[in-house]
Amino acid sequence: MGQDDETTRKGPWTENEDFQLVFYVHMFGDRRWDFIAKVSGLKRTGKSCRLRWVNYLNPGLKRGKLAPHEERLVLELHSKYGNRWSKIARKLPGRTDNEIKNYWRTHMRKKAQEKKKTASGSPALSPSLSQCSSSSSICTSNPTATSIPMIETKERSFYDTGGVERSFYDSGATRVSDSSEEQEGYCGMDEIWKELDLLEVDSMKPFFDPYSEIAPSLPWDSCLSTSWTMDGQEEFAENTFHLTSKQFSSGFID
DNA sequence: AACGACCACAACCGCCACTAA
DNA sequence: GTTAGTGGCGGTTGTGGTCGT
Repeated sequence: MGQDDETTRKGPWTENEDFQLVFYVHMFGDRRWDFIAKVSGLKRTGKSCRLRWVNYLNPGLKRGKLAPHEERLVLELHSKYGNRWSKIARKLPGRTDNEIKNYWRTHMRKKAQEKKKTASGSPALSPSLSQCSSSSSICTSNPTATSIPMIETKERSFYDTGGVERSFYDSGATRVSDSSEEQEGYCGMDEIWKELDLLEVDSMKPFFDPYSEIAPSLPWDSCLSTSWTMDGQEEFAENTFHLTSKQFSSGFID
């Protein structure tokens, strides 16, 4: 599939690349990854672009540790669905399958170690208890067990106050979160959003609200599709937007 | 202060499913 | 019905940060 030649970049994304990707996703929506990869001038595969967006750049993402209620939900859903991470992730607004996968892996490993310890050591309430209470949920010995002890915690995560929800997957209802909360953990992206604001991209603003739902059906998507054929799109993008990406690298970013 | 162990996160790879030609 | 292109998913690995010794 073409793009895997030696010019294809791999490894960590640079700020510049992030910036470009965000811009092009806003332009074309978050579906046509191969197209975006091509026209953006990013030396990345479409897959890579998608992954970067889905797991990191998407403004609807929460960052930071899973809240206790999220942990419980993960356990519950995993017992239901198994390793269907994307399915589980859809039930956890703002969380990605990758994140949940990582979480599960880490905690299951931890649990396996604890199990070993308790199996060889005293069966009494031991170190594992403190671990359990701290996470308030990771207490089953069998990850897939259906009887997951649900420890009710009144504790509410600071995430659980109405962060951006990925309603795309769930209800379809768009929600704009309290921006102060939204800032939490968004240091890097914040800069990008700010810079986007500063750009003349303002003309696009009516179409794009970075804190609204990710736009599988961005208005300009339909606008553009009325006047563009796919071929025309490519041509137009090559001519028009590639220039913009060059401006990014040369003009807006040192 | 140096070192190793552990953890969290980011990213890649390979496979599969879907879709348009 | 077949096939190539593309996106999505799950598994795995690499890396940087933190913590304990």
